Amino acid sequence: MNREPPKRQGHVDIRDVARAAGVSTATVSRALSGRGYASDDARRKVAAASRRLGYQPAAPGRSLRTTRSMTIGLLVPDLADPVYLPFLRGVEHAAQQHGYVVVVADARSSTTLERRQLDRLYAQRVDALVLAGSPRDRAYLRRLQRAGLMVVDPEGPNGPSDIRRTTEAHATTSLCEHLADLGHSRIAYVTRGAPRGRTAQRRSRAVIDSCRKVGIAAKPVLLGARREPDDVGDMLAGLVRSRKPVTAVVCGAHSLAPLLLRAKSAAGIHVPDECSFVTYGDSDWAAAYRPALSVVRRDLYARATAITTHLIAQLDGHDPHVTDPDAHRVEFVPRDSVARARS
Amino acid sequence: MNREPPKRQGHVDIRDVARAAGVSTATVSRALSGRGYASDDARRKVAAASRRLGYQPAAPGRSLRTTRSMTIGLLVPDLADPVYLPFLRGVEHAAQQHGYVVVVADARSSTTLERRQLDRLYAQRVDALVLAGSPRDRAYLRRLQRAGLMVVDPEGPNGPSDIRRTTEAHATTSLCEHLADLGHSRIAYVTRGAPRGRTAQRRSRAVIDSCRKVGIAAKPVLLGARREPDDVGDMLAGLVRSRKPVTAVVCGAHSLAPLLLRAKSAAGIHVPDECSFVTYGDSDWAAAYRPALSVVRRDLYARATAITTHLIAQLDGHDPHVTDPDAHRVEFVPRDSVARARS
DNA sequence: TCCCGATGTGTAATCGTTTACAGCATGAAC
DNA sequence: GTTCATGCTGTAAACGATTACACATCGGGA
Repeated sequence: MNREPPKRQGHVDIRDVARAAGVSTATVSRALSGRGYASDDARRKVAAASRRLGYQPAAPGRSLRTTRSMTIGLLVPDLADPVYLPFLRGVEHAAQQHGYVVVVADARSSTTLERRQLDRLYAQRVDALVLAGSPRDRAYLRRLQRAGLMVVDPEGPNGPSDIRRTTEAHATTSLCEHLADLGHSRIAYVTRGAPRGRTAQRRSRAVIDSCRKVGIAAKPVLLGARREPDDVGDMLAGLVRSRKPVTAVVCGAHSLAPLLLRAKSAAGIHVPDECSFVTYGDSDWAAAYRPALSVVRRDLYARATAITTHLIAQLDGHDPHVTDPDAHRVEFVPRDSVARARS
Repeated sequence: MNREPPKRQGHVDIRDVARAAGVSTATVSRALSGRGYASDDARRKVAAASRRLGYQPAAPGRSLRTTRSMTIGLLVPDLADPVYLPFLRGVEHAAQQHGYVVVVADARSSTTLERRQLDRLYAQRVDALVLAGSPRDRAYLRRLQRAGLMVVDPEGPNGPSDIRRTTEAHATTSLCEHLADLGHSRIAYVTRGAPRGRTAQRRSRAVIDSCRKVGIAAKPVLLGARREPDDVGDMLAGLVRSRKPVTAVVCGAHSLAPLLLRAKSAAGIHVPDECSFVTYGDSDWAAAYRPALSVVRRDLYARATAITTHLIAQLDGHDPHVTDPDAHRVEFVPRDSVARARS
């Protein structure tokens, strides 16, 4: 008779509320959700009982019935990189505002792990999956999409914001013009490795193009395995003190900037006198550094909230309210780390 | 007859697999989970069908039956503060390793929001809730605990790591001794406001105590509404250039450091010549800053993984494996931002 | 031969919700 | 006095999984 699954500890369920309020579970559900008929009297009694017992409808049961988990998955390429934090925050806030909850999954820069994480999110039946960056295995993702997973890829070709491409390109142009104006004609564009994600590729291309346009020779530099300031410093020194010296380095990722700055100081390269410096990505530290760093700033937080709000509107079947164009602002912020090139 | 709930799009369920494999759903479940009997033949057929159809057991259904959601909630006091990122990452990694998934909830420094978020996590029936920092409304939390929510409070009195208190106190002592050795006798301990969370209170007390012990006068400074570098700079200048000058400032929170540094430079206070600087919390930027910042570093990532692994062992009913003591390491890292005090 | 344990399988109950449906008042319109 | 719409309620059927139980089947001792 007793085919008991382990009885959940002290969780009050809808039946408890129904009993306490002297109505049926159906009425409780209707009264609390506001859908369907319910007399004022019933509403009052249910509200009272529910509050008194501290009832919260259990998500698993609800999800099972409604096929909506009120859950948004967020796949982050690598949580170790703080760039993703504002994005995560944006998604969380938008979700929060509409009663959704966020499940984060870190792929840790591993394709295998990414797949595992995708499987998990799929198994969770998240209502939608938001990509914080480019996925490593597009094919796998597409399979899950076909299996019913709703995916939002902000970087994708028909993603929520194709504006972005143009705005970041624009900012990059400003940056390059700025450099050209100050007499720079040879610069290094430093990245960790060959650009993988869409953003990185886009950015890399934009730098190359813009530089060509204003007559600057842009030398792409891949750091590869080099992780030590001294090591990187030697390499940078080679560039800066060669016959045809590089007079500015552009850093392709915010998280890379500290390493580059340490490298320069290890090599005794003075910023900005001997070599200017610009980086993609802004932060309090970039502004606090002396000299204050010139940066290309984008508002990832705003971007994330915009995307997520839009997404949720779709999920909830509202009209998908036009996205705020301001959310995609990308701008070049000149500060003190780039100076006139030494001739 | 057709009392249809909205049919889920293209999701393959256990029945589909059972049909494809020519067995019953019970067998599928047994074969996949490995619990209970299943012939090798059945296992093979089920595995094949399952793989071919891309079957992933739906979490809501499973949770409903097993009363385990394989989900860990993480309540973050304020996602805007990057301190919490390593912690989040640690929790996520440990969870990931054991098949759990993490739901993050940001309280955004608001008590109201914190309560709402707690309700949501409770409604999600997370298997456990980990607190990334001190909760604002302990009473509310306790109510949910009584209602069946399992809460892990790393800062709590009988939290997983009381060691921590002593280790951080130890590091703080080193810091103060370091300052005393270099001849400092008056310092400022700067925080955003009156310390709220346990960590902040503990730290504040530790600084005061350690200073007294080595004969340093520690002046607590609350920034309050001051947010502008100039404003803060004036205040700092007042302290540093008074009759009885403060010769070092200790920054109580990593995220506060950039502001303080900008303030100093705005006020023309040279670090470390005119005034030394130390901060709690380490980062690439702190090391890249010139002068490189002396810091008190703690490994929040290791801490989080340790706590979470321990937690999951409990959840899964394993022996809760003793936690790695190294996980709670807190150490003072002297670098270049503190120099001998000007007499 | 008969019984018994071990192994494998299917049927059906169950988890906590939501909701289609039927039933029952009540009151208005004929 | 029928009819009918309207409002409200309860009963019971899902949702997708796990699992207790009953029922095989099989091999080996007695």
